[in-house]
Amino acid sequence: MSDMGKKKATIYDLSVLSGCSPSTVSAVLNGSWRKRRIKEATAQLIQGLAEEHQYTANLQARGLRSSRSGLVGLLLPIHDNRYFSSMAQTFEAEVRSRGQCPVVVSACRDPDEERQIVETLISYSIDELFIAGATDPDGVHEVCIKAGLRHVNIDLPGTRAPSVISDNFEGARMLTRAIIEQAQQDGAVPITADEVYLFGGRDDHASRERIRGFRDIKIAMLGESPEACIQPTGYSPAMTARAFETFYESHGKLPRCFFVNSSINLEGLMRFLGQHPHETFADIVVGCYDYDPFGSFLPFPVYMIRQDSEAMIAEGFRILDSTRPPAITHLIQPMLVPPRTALTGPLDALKDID
Amino acid sequence: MSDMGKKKATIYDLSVLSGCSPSTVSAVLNGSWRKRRIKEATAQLIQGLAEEHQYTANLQARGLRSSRSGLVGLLLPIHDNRYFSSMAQTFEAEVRSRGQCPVVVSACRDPDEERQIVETLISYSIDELFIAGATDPDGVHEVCIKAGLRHVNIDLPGTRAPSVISDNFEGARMLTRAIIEQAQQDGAVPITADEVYLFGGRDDHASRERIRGFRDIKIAMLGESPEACIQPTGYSPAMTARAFETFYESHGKLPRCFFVNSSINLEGLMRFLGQHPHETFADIVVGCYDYDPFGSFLPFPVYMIRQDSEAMIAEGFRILDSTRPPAITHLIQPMLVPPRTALTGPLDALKDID
DNA sequence: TTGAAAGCGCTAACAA
DNA sequence: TTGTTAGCGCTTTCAA
Repeated sequence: MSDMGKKKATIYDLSVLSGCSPSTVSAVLNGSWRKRRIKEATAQLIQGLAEEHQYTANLQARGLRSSRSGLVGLLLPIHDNRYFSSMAQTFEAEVRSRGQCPVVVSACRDPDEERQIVETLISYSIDELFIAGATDPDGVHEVCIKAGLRHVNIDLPGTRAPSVISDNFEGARMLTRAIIEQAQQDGAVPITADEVYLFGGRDDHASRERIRGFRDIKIAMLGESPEACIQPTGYSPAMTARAFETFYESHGKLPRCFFVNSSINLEGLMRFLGQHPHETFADIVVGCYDYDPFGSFLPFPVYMIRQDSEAMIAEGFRILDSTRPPAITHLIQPMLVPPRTALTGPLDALKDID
Repeated sequence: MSDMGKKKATIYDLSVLSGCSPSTVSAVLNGSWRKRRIKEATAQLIQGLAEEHQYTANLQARGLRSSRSGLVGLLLPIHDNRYFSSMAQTFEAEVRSRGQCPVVVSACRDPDEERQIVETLISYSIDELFIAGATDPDGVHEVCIKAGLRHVNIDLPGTRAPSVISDNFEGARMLTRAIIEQAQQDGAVPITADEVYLFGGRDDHASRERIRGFRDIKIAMLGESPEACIQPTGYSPAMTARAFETFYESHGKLPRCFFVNSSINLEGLMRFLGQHPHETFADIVVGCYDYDPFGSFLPFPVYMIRQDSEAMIAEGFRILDSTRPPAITHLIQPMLVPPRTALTGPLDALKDID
């Protein structure tokens, strides 16, 4: 029943079987036969044989010859995070719908790794690259340019290639306003500027913009913001947990109200929480820049920002489809998600009978 | 400064530059030169030139010639889930450490899609395939066999290829025991068999085993379990939410204690929660088969099962490295995670300065 | 409307 | 210790 032993059929096999030349077979099987003006009958003959012999193209051979591959890359900081994994999900669907094959890789925010991984992808002749949240977008850009690879930055902008990012400033403003208002309405005592903090992020474009938005609203609502209220802990949960711990040790409590720079940093808060009794944070108000379906239901109010990764990916493709796109930055509006909100995700589009 | 225009150097370019033959250059540059007994000096000469001219191998050409590719596939149901995305993270690190290139794809639990995606990967001559949580592992197996592709099932077993899965029965027993004990100690009134439910999953091996474990412990602790207590809603959050809604409508509350078959189903619970006031579930106890760092901190006790995907991936490689591995199933022990526990993940291994 | 032929860049016998 | 040679399977002029 199975053709286990036999090697895969090639266009030469079909050429012999059909009595046509390899080039005709090739044209029929790669879809270019209409424009090569091959007779319908010939095409059908060959397609029939291909079916019968379970022909599938050798994509490495095709790619070698045409110096393309049908592969489209997405470079992420990490897989293990709802923001990036939902981006991967969206990306994959879009690439598939274009008849190409997605390759999603992560570089753990290491600039060397980023470049090296992209060079590997280039060795496979990938056709296009989405660079999402790269620590060093311009370094990656260099590598791409050298290889003539079309690419676009997502999430973190570069200066040399087109970029699509969230409107981090506006998102941070929405988020900051929401948490301060919530804290104001919750508390018995009015909240003051030294009770509103920001944790997480580092010296990248997104963090800077978010900090700017945070400051902007905080000053407008509560007056001058003490420098100590901004704690850029990087993106690691461990460091973030330590920052909360330090704060807690010196103040005996957490800030009444704080902005967490990403869901990765929010995981740092979880690590802190795990070490302390429930009552320790009975009345905190948290804002998190990123959306996570479970993060929205923690035992205290968590406002979240959901970034529109569908729109970012779509815009990325639009840019790559255009000829000679300028190296400008496109802003995509994110959305404020109130506490206890379960949004639907990219998977909800599926036919899901059970 | 940049070589923008120039095309990439090939072994022929280096052959001319070095005065050696292409095959010598090839051997030096692909690492097989020691066993081809090429002079150290020759090797160094060529390596120097390669460096200087920024040579990188064309992996499609290499793959075409050697009918391999250096690509290793991981087929997932979805990306957008902490269990699978952390598996992807682990997989990627392991593949990289072996000098190969990971390709992680998702097939949305659609058996046709699963087969078709694998055929595409085969067209790229991938070297090995990890099939994780496939709806139809044996269908995928057929495709692999036909192409002579080494493969292993992860998470959901097949009958024809080696498989590595969680001990779902034992995991379910731990989880069921934990939530019943918790409910017993919380409640004023002793809990009875008709107050302990299971939601989610469908007719796959993992679900069956989990249901078996659930029943086993439930019967041992509380006596005979009414059939209505098992609600296999499939894996979609939407369907799961509907099941909770239906239950709630007819009982005016949620079960005091329930087992949720996966974190995807737990998302269904979030959707339900979002529609109802906090008080509705002041005293429920939940068990979720899967670990999610935020799921562990919801406003009611959530016991979770963390599956050891690192061990599963490692075992998968061990199997693929062995010759003619038998089609047996390897069980990996999962771990019970009490409420409010933040575990470290695959990323914590990184050097994370900021 | 189709075929012949030249390679894409690399590897691996086999010779030397 | 190194070179020669024949492809891997496909695309793509150019000619018929």
